[in-house]
Amino acid sequence: MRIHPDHLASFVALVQTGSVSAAAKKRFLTQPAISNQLKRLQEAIGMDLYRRQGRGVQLTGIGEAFYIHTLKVQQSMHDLNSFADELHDLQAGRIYLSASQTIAGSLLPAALVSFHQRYPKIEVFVDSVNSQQVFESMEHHDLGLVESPLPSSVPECCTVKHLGEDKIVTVMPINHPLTAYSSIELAQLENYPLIWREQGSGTRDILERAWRTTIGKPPRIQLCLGGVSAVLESVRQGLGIGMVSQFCLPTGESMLTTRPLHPQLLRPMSLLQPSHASPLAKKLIDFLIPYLRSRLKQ
Amino acid sequence: MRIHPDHLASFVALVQTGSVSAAAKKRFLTQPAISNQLKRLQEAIGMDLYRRQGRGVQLTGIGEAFYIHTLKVQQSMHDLNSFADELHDLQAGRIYLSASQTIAGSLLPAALVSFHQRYPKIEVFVDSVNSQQVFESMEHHDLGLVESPLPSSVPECCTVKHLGEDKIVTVMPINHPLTAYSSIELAQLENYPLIWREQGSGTRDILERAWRTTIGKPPRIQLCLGGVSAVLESVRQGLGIGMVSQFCLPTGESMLTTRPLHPQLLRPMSLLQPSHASPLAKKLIDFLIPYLRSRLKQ
DNA sequence: TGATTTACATCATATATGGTGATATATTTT
DNA sequence: AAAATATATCACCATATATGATGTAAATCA
Repeated sequence: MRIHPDHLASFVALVQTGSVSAAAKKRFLTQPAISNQLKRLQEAIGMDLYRRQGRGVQLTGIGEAFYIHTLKVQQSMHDLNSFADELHDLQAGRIYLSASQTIAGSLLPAALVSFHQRYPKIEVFVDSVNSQQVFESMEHHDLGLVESPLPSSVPECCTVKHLGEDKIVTVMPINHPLTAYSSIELAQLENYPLIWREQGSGTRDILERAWRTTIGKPPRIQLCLGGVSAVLESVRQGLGIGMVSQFCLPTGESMLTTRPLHPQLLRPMSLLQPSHASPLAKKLIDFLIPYLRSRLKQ
Repeated sequence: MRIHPDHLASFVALVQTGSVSAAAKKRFLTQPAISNQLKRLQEAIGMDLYRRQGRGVQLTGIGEAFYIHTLKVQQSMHDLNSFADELHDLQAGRIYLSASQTIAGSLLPAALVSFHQRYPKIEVFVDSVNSQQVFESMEHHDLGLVESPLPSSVPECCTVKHLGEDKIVTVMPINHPLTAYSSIELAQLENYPLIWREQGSGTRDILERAWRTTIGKPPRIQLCLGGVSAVLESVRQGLGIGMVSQFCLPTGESMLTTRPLHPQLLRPMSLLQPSHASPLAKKLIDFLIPYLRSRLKQ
């Protein structure tokens, strides 16, 4: 026979009050109910846990030993209920978020640090993937952030919130000759070594297209690196000019500076909310939308 | 609404199998039963823990977070069941034993060490009290050991097992003049300073009575100490001759020696088994009886 | 693309666990 | 000795829950 958790609660009440009737009051049950539960419990473990002793009840040695172990179960059940309350109050839980690399690496960290300070028991797991994968992941994830034109196949179960426009800028060392200009035209870049992102990057995609339109031929790609940080590091080492989202420059960066392109290269930044988003995810969404919009307005 | 522990077990099965039907098989229930339990569980915490995902089921972020806490409850319940099994197999538990000081301090420790080595999860709590209190404690304790004539008022619910006779001997420093004798008569002691136990000690009681019978008058008590070890230490320091149970000399004692009294002063040593003794207590009793009897035969 | 299979949700019904009130029994108090 | 207090037991009843049947959604296969 297996031990029934309810019986344990009655046993704990018995020990803490020292009598069956008092335990019954404590549990809002009648005395026979508690007597019955305790009988079943003792049958289950095949040992007497207490005996009548004058006005109340007295634990046996086995009862005492059993009680110690019982408390641990009660403790963990209590912890679980507390956690359930926190879940219910949206103070704890776990959120899976997927974001395109640029966002995950630039705007998002500061936002999540701020969110985490306010709600320390809410875990946010970020998957940094490319734009296409963000859409695909919406079935499993609670929230997505993309920075590119919406594809034709937006999953029907997602609502899309527009956050603002992201600008692509050039990055160069602070002593670069082109820093003399307040904005850069693509044609000017032809004369300098450039550092490109890898094939499949949304940033590169939009740049290549603009290049063909403006210059009339595809760019000659001599140096191509995977990821934003690799591009920035190469620029620092003087290997060329990079082109990244305006938010990609680390705060406190002293060796690099940015110049906007002319004409501007903009991309819409969007937040994807799947229909199955939990209340907790909505809480993060409600936090992120104003946060990101205010950053994008600058 | 409170979380029902059975629902937790089903949730664990769900997570571990990845599908409701499989969880049902694992728990030996039908699929609708599990579905219903999980529904109730989710109502209780007010959150979705999973959603249908093709062939099976997929945890939400909240479900994952909840699962981690759930495991702790499962673990403690499992531990409790293991402990219950040990109780049932008489491999764990707690026994309260009360013994007169002489026994508790001499014969018993070695016996309990041996018992503990064989059954390390059984706790034995020893109360060292005087003989009268041993009888009184039988209502609460699982087992008693006394070393004195049984009082007229043996509690009716106790069965008494005779273990043997304990002998009272004189204790003196190894260079004491009386060591020349192989046995000592009470009359001989009149000429030496004696060290007596405190009022109420069974040992002192029997000695006083014998003294009155033999010598014809009560002894002059000049030095009176509480407890056996205090008596022995005083004898070591040359303050006089002590009278204690034959088992009271520590093993490896080098400064003291004993001489039997003539005629012998014997006391019956008995084991008291209350009618409410648990199977565990009976196990200890079955261990102690041969152990103590063999010691007393020497 | 439609048919079939597989799995989960829902519903009505049956059952059994367990709570209640009454009563018997044991122990303490007056 | 009687009254009071507390636990155990019993018969009855209510509720929770498991079941089997059915509905629905999704995936595999033709």
